[in-house]
Amino acid sequence: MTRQIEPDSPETKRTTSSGDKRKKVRPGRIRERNRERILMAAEKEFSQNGFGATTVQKIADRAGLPKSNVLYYFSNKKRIYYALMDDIMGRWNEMFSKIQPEDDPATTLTSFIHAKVELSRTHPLASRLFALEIIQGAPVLKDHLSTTMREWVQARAGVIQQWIDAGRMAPVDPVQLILLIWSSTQHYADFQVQILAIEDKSEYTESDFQHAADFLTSVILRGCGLAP
Amino acid sequence: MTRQIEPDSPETKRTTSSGDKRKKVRPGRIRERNRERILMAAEKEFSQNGFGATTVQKIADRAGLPKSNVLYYFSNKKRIYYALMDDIMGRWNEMFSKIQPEDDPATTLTSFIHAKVELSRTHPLASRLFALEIIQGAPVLKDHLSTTMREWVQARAGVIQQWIDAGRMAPVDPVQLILLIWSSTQHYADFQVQILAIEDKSEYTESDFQHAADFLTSVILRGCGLAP
DNA sequence: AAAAAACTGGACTATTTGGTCAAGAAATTG
DNA sequence: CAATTTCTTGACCAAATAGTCCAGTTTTTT
Repeated sequence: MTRQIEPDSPETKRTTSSGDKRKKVRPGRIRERNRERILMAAEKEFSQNGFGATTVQKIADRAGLPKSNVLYYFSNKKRIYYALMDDIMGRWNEMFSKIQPEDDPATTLTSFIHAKVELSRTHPLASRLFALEIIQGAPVLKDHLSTTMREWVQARAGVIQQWIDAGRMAPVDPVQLILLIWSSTQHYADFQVQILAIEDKSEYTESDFQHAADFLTSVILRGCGLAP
Repeated sequence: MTRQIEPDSPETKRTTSSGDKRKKVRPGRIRERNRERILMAAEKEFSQNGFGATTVQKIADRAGLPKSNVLYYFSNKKRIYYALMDDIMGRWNEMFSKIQPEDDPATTLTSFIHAKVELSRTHPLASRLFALEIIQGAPVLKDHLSTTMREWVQARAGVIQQWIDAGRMAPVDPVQLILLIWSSTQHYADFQVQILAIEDKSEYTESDFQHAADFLTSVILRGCGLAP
């Protein structure tokens, strides 16, 4: 995984799997366990309050560690945030890997929609954190958006355009289509509270997501001339 | 306009048009001018940083007033926030007023989509502020969501269902359809940075919105069996 | 024009915040 | 087991913050 984020520089080494031979540090397995705890706590706090309103103390409390200890692993609040953003973008990049002109449009779009809904289901906090970052002007991710993510979208849009040119689907703006799928799926994580309130439920079930994915698939596919 | 929000109580009277005869206060036109300034500044700050990370000082600076003066008009930070939420929900409620079973589905959905995109264009800050509030669990608006907005959605969903029953459009889940329109249009305001980055632009033009609205209309209408 | 009310804004405060430091406890290594 | 390195934690601090207070100024009312 490349270090895409991280405007600051040192520290924040992932002690994970990789070859990663640095001079002295072959340190405790404790390191990893604690970093993980901290990141999980931070994801919760940041996604609930945003960067500015989250206090290191609260992260520490949630992680069950003293504040100084948190700041031992991540030298400051921003570093925690960067590490999270890095994780999120990494996970996102791994997904929906390839898409080929030869592929079947209907099948590909269907699995894209389902994968994205699934991501909203399994990682709602990350999704909300991402949304907060973007809404607030993407101070950290701006670069990433206009490089990596832009290319990601353009590549897929190119394939969709080929499908259209080959008459395999209706002529819709490919970039807009990707945005539509992105937004409508993302919504299920970000606006969970609103949806639950409107549908008068207190919790999503797995079948709610299934239902949502099926609905989106049917409307969008039909909308693209890829009939029922 | 009803005071729907405002968990706190006194103060925060709108000195606007209404009959509103209170004993002594028939105060300066200054009051209104300053309140307006403060609210505009607050909308900007809150939508950029969220409630917790916004400081009264920054609101004051942006409004060109000393902090104490801001706190003279709104006795504390929450009150400013409540007032904004109230405005937003009011504006939202006024829109898309009526929808009748006799109406034409295609026409109605089209104008709904266009109106919502237009709202994203003309009030992006309010839209983002709303999104922030929802993502963070709607601490202030939760009540409103499960009452007013819920009824709003249910009423429209009912009409859509009647259209479906009458065979005037494809059988899609009406609530999901409303959510789809909501999310895909809202997106243009909330994720502006992302969209601009991906499309490699630095600013939206009015025709971008037009294009977006047309795209959404065509895909969603077709998706509902309301062919071009 | 005098009285009353609305408004302005500087000074102040109690609390909270991110971050440092240093001293010691645990673990790892030679 | 001694030396070295990693880890833990309470004490501390400077800066920032929401909100108060109040003395004075301007505007409105009578």
